[in-house]
Amino acid sequence: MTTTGPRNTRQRRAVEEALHRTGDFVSAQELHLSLRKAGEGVGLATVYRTLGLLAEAGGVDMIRAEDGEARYRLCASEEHHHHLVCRTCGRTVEVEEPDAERWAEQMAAAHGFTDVSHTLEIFGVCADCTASA
Amino acid sequence: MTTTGPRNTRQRRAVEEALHRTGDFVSAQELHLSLRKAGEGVGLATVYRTLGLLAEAGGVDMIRAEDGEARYRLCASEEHHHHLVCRTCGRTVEVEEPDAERWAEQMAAAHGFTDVSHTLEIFGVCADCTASA
DNA sequence: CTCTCTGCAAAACATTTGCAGTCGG
DNA sequence: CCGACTGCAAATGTTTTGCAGAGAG
Repeated sequence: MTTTGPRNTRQRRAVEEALHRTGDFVSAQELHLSLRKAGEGVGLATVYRTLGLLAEAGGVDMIRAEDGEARYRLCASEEHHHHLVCRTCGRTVEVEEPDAERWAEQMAAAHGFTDVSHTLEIFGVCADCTASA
Repeated sequence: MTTTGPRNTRQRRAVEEALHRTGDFVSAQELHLSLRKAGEGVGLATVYRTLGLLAEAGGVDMIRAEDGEARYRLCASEEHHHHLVCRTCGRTVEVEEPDAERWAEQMAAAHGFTDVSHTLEIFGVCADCTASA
């Protein structure tokens, strides 16, 4: 078995580089726009498809903003972590909570659930935005 | 001040009753369909508007499924609680985690965030669905 | 070569909004 | 009565898909 893997296309590289450059969460739409502005034209559909593949492969983290829009970011670490998201400017701070992991698993197991995943996000208004409100 | 409050219309009552009857999380679409099937015709827009008002007033809980669809449920208790959601059949189990509350607040405060809220959901496949897979 | 990936435009969804008519208080 | 509430249809915004052509391996 030759572990086919994804093809190394210009578009895929462009998306990964853009994610790397940003370093923070971006929506597919924002990513598409920034690529377009950078001259690296990539179709919107391709951006979605690529992000979907990356997410499935565990290469990126995906969270949902409060309005349901999906936002993606390159996984910095292997460990599952959570986020503190500013409702106003979108800035995110990475936070850890090892207990949550264990808790989620135990809770799921106790109810007979399998194939478990979880989501933990904190939304608020950051210091800067609070000041300029 | 006469605290105007919302009007007691047939539609509003229908939505609240449907939520009460269900007892579990439903999407606006599902709710609209079930009302339609029950003969209690209520416009889809009205369902959305009513759910929005109820959510704002704190009468219902709102969570986002993994695909970003919003789901609503009558608040059973005053306390903030979390959910274990079956990815296959949508069934939810209510779970508690008092520590998460405190942790989220501390974490937010440590980074200067204000007006904090948080989300904690666990997704998995319930015992029944695992069995019939 | 072959088979996956891409682009574009259309489709599919969830949700919101404009407006004219209805009806609760 | 009057203004908030409703229904419908049209508008929005995001994400998905069909299909023909391009390019990686």
